[in-house]
Amino acid sequence: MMTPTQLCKCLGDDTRLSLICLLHGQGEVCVCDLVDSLQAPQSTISRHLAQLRQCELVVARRQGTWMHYQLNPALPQWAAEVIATLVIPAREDLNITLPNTACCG
Amino acid sequence: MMTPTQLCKCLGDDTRLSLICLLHGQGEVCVCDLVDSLQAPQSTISRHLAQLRQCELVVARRQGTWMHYQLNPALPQWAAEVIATLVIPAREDLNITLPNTACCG
DNA sequence: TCTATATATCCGGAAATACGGATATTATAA
DNA sequence: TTATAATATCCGTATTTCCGGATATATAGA
Repeated sequence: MMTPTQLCKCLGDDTRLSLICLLHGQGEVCVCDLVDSLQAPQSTISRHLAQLRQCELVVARRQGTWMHYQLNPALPQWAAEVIATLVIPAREDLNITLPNTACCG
Repeated sequence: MMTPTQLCKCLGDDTRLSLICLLHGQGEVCVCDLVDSLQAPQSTISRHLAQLRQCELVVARRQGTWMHYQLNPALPQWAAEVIATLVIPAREDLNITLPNTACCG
C-alpha cells in the first residue's frame, strides 16, 4: 500500500506531475498522446509511467499495440483528494493543455 | 512562490513529513522538542527545517537561544489543503505522537 | 569578558534519482 | 514469416539528495 511519503515523492517531479494532470478527469489516454503533449523522449515518458504504475497511481490497459493509461480509480481517498487539490495549480504552473487529438482514435 | 512540484518534493521525505505532522495544528514548537520526538541527529533536523523554511512551508521565531517553528500561516490555500489531507494518514504511517513535554517551557 | 546552551551551517562521501539513446518486447498486418 | 509500429526496458552517466560529525553562530548568564 502506498504511503503518504511515497505519494509525495511520485508527485514531486515535473514530468510525473504533468502526466497526472493530463490523466486527471480524462478517462483513458494513450501513451502517444502523453508523449506528444509533454514533448519529452518516449523513453523518459515510459519510465515515469512505469514508476507511477509501480506506486499504483495509474493503471494501464493494452489495446493492440497501444497502451491506455488512466488514474487508478481505486486510490485511497486521501490520495485522490491530494491529487484533485494539486492538479488545479499544477496545470497552471506546468502549463498543461489537454490533448484534443487522439493519435490512436 | 511555491510550486506544486516543490511542495511535493518537500513533503516527499519521511523526516520532513514527520516535522510537518508535528507542527500541524500545534502553534509553535521548539526545535529541541522536534529533535526529541524524531530521535534524529540535531544537524539532520536542522537541515530539514532549513529546507522547509526555504520553501516557506514553515516560519521560525527566535526567543533567546531557542527557535520556535510553526506552519506558515500564510500558505496558499491549495497547499494548506494538501497538508491537512496528508497529515492524517501520515501520522499513522510515520507513527507520530505529539510531544507532551516542552523542553523550553 | 568567559562559559554554556541551542541552533545553524559546512563538507566530504554515500545513496538515490533522472536522463536518453540503444535495444528488446509485443502485437498487427501483409 | 517478415516488416512495422507502439511501448518498455537496459545501461552508463550526470545530477540531486541525504547523511551526520565537526564546526560556526547567536544568545544568555556569571
